[in-house]
Amino acid sequence: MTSTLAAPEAAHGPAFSPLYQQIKVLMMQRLQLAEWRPGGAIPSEIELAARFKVSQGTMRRAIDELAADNLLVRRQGKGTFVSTHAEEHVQFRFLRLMPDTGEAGGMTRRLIDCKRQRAPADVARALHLRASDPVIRVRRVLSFRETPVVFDDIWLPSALFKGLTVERLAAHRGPMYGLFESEFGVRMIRAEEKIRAVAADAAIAELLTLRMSAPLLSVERLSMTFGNKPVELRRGFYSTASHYYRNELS
Amino acid sequence: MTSTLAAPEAAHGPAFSPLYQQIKVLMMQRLQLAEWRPGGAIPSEIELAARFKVSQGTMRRAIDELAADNLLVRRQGKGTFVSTHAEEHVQFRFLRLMPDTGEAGGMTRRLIDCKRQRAPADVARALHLRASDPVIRVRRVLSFRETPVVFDDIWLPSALFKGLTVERLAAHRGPMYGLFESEFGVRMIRAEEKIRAVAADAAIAELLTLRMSAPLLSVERLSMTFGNKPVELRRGFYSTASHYYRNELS
DNA sequence: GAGTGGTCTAGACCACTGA
DNA sequence: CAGTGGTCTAGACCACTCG
Repeated sequence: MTSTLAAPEAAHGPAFSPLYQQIKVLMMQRLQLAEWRPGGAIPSEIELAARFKVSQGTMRRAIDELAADNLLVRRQGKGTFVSTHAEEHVQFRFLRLMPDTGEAGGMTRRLIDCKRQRAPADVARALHLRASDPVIRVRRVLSFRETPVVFDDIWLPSALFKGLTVERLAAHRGPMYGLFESEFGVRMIRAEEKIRAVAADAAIAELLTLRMSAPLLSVERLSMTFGNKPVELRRGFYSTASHYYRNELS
Repeated sequence: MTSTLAAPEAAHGPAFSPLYQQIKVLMMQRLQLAEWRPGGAIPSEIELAARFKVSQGTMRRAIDELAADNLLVRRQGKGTFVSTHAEEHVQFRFLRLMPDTGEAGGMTRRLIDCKRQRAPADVARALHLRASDPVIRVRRVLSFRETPVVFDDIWLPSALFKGLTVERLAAHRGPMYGLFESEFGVRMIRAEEKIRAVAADAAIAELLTLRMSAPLLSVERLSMTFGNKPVELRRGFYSTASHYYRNELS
């Protein structure tokens, strides 16, 4: 097999692209088109290698990278599966808040509202929308053992989340990203967060039962789907009296 | 080559360990013993493969993982090198603070003091020392374009940093971790951070020219060297008026 | 036992660097 | 040009899961 499945050299520069990366792109397209459903198994390495007419080693490498990007999950002896946000434990991939003592789980949600409105300029910019395009705004509070800890102010492009209502949100069990995935076909692949310290305003102080101007962690998260397309802007305010945001550097 | 360079099955369980992982452990030992110096090249894949009596593919895999862990750096056509903190750009691997506008670089340091004292209980616990073991405490301020942004309160085990003085710190150019590496042979491999929002106390407010109780990001970093041994506790206080802590989720 | 992913090998060839 | 890391192949065998 020569290294020209696709011809990457366009206009300037040779821009050599290894076979396994070309395969990776093709696989990613199939994932985006939902040729295999989230949580389901993809064909075996051998079969995919035959399908793409490459060696098993090359196919393996493409799959390895997709697994490293959290798009696929390998399970020895069982197969390779499409990642899903439906599983409980996965939600802490994006929520990095840990209690000072005890385990991470066990957050309860309280929905405040879910409204349609026009995107403010800053939200539109972040989501690559035109100013005043329609968006859905969801607000909620997360509590840990009866104590409110997180206030989330979430902005979603209406075009992608038609039919999202407060009832549907309230009825859903499990992570919100699971709902987005199963009901709207929107899958969060990665996200960027900007973290600051701010003082609580009156509204947030009340929701989190804190005093006015208490220090809060402000976590602005922009979540992206395939092709690095931004599909959610989430402004979180975390009370860090008995929780902390955990990060690992290496 | 059979898969028994070392016998991993001790007491309980088979605990199969692939060859490339055994090689990785051996390489890590050599790195820790500074058989190759930081910034310097290690032998080529071919030579190392011969030395360890494995195939080039297996050797390659071991090196790949060490590179993924940031212990080695591969440079095509040139060789593989031991990672170093001496280079300017590397310092932003651990300092994740970004200005709202403009580039990341260009922080200036002001040393406040560097004192020997006995470890308080919490510091001793974090650094795996006995209470009241001797430690060195360094305090400093980082500024960005004349504006103070970060106050660092750094605790180091005296046993590892004998001879660290305010003069030596002041004389050194480049990242502090570069000094630790070249002068004391202490190399930071990874770190864990706990991030909170706090209110500035009087002392910190003055150092960062903020008003009392201004919200600050509290970043408690525990840095580890080989074998996950903690060797630095750093309490940072970041003013996030025109900077933010950047994080990437995937 | 059949089927999956995981490891290891040996060898060919390509891309990049620097003398 | 020689030497390095990077890609690709074909094939053997091992470890894990499940019926």
